[in-house]
Amino acid sequence: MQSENYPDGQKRSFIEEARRAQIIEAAVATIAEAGYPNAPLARIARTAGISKGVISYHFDGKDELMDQVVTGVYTEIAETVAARVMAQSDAEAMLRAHVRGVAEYALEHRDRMAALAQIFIHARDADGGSRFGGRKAEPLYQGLEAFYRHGQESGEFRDFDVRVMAVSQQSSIDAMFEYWRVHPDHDLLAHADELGELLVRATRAD
Amino acid sequence: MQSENYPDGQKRSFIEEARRAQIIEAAVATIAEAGYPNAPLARIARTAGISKGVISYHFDGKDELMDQVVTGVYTEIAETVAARVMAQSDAEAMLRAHVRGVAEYALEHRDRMAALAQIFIHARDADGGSRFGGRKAEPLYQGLEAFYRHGQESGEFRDFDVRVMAVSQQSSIDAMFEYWRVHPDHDLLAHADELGELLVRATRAD
Amino acid sequence: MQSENYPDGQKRSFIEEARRAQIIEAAVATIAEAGYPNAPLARIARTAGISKGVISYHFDGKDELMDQVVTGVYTEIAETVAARVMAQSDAEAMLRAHVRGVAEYALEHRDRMAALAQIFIHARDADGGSRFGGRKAEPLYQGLEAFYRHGQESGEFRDFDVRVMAVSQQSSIDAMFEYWRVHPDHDLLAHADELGELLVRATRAD
Amino acid sequence: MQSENYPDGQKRSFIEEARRAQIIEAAVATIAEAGYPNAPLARIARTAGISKGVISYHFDGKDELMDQVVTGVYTEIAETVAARVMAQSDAEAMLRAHVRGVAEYALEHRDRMAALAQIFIHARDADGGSRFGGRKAEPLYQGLEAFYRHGQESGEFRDFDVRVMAVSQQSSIDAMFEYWRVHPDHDLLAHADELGELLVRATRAD
DNA sequence: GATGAATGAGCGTTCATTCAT
DNA sequence: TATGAATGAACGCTCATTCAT
Repeated sequence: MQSENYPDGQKRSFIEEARRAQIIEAAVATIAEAGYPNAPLARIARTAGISKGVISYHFDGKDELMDQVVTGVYTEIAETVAARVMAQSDAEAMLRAHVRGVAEYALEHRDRMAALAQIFIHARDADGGSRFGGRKAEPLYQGLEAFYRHGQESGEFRDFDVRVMAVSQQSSIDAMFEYWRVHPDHDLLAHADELGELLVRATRAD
Repeated sequence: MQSENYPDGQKRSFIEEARRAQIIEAAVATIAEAGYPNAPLARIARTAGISKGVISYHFDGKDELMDQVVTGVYTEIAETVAARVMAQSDAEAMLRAHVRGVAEYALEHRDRMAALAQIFIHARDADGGSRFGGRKAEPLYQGLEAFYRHGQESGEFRDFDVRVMAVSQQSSIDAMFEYWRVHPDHDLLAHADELGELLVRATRAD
Repeated sequence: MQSENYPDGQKRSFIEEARRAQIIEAAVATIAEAGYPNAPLARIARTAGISKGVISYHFDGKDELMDQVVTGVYTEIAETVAARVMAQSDAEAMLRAHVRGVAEYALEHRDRMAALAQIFIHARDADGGSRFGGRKAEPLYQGLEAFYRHGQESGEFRDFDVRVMAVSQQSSIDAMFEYWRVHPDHDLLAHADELGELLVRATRAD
Repeated sequence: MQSENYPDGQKRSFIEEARRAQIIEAAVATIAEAGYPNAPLARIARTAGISKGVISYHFDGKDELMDQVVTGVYTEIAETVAARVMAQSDAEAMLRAHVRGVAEYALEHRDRMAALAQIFIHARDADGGSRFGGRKAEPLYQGLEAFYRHGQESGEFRDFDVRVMAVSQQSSIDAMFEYWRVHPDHDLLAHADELGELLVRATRAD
């Protein structure tokens, strides 16, 4: 993540970076609490205790702010989870570690996960199309597919359709968080482990 | 479905019922084509070839219209799929028949399925909360859970957590349709069969 | 002018046409009085005694409203002036009739002329470019040039550069109205006749 | 030009004067390139490579900055052109020299001329009125009128209305530059000579 | 029953100006 | 002197809803 630099590569000052971080946090908190459709810039600014124009000053627009939220949270998740997954020795353990890892991240960063999901669902481009969903999810699917293929080639996984599996796994993980958001007392880690078991059984070789 | 009656039980006239059906169809077509955020009442009215105000006349507001779309499509799916599922003799076959059945319905009613998914994701209550997601999905989950428990009691299914399974299955099916909406050339039936296989392996007894 | 029809050719109702005319008149009055930069939609609406949204309802946006003002006034001028010009028997008389005709129109429709000038100067496209000035004035120049060439071919006009003449004549006429707007007691018709004399002397054959 | 002094007569330091000149140059370059409406202070500051606030520090506001641009360019033009005009021996030659002289200045200082025109058209007072047009142009007209009257008294010019002539000549010159700004490949000097010919014929005694 | 004109709150964005450092 | 962060009003526009006809 190089969000500390301007698009042209110039560095941002420490203070500006702090303000941006503060605004991003306010956006996360507001969206997580109220949902994306109830998080206009005015409300995010109020959460941050600043004027509405400040956001436009530090970000190119709402779109860039959302991009930064997504990039930040996403990078954080990837870093957290990747380390755990790589520490495993076989594909099955990696699968379990992936689901579990994301869940553990979410437990510690509940708002970020909730905001991420909201933004994915609701943020749209100027032309009305989804900003992050749809075809934009392709890299995500391809990453999962590469993992599956590796397991298939090593003989640990059976010969399932990797795209169907990727779509199903990703949606099941997303649904886990959404369920948890609606039912805050839900045991997220138990859910994650159970989902890991489902995925392992769905994928492993006979 | 008792949408032929007013909330107070009084019956609607045949003509009024036809108008409501026409508007519902227009809503389905518009949302399926353009997505919920790009389907204001004005556009739905234009699709129906009627005035904008007539929607407000026949429905209590956009919310009630969306309710009716959801109820109608949902009932139709349930009726179609239930018959196919009940015709099966064992739990595994029922599972496959369920996924396959929904997919076949979707193939024949693509717009309705797409509209349903869009409304589920985007429709919100006046307070900003999701109108159909969250706790509103409880009956759906309970239906799936009853089925799982039956299979577990008969020894066909292993002893998994039924709530996690219900959430995962439902989200995987929803994701299948969303993927198909974005990639219209995707082979939906093949996806459904593959997903059925995943679910069977995830649930069956050792 | 076919502003009574929608772009797709469908006819507007009488009432809608009346409302559009009312809004156009309010725009003309507001812009003429306060200048384009001081004529936001809210103020135009206030002048018309209506809500701000009404304008967006009847026009596609401020741009279309300005287009309609320009088209309407422009057409009106052209019709008025063309008749007078065509009634002349020689090029010199046509030149005088043109300037005089525009001035007489302006005397009877002061606000429209003022609004037209303001819109020409200030209205811009989404990309920031002038909406009516610049290269958009080409048809205007070409019309004048055709007239000059005709006079040159008939031997009434000398062999001047038609483009320079067109630009100079048009700007002199515009400046006449601007001067009159700033000095309301200025004798517009005398100015027009004097300008006609200038143009005749500048163009006529030796 | 006495811009080296504060309004209260106190002198500016050399450094401050240099800063003001730098900002004025940046304003000229920005307005010439992008047009007045696309030249907010932030962009002018960026062009100058300085902070936005420094403009407000050195100038009382955007209005004063624009005043200084106009005054500076205007003075420069007057000095350049006056010398050439005065070198002529008769009124007709002076007329030609005036138009030609302004054009030659513009050729060498394209940006300044373009910025001047843009500011004249777009700059407004706090009350919305034009800042330089209208009655502010009076000294300009009076200068031209004095020249015309001199020619009339000497018998070189016919007995035209000097105010109409002044307005027409000035607008024709302005339009020449605006046309040249929009069509950069336009032959400005040829246009100037042609316009000089028009003016001579329009003014000379029979 | 049906119309479509009208409303008004809310949206993201721009920008000259202010001011603490 | 200089900075750049912050402000806040104003803008054009969207849209669910209301209501007189």
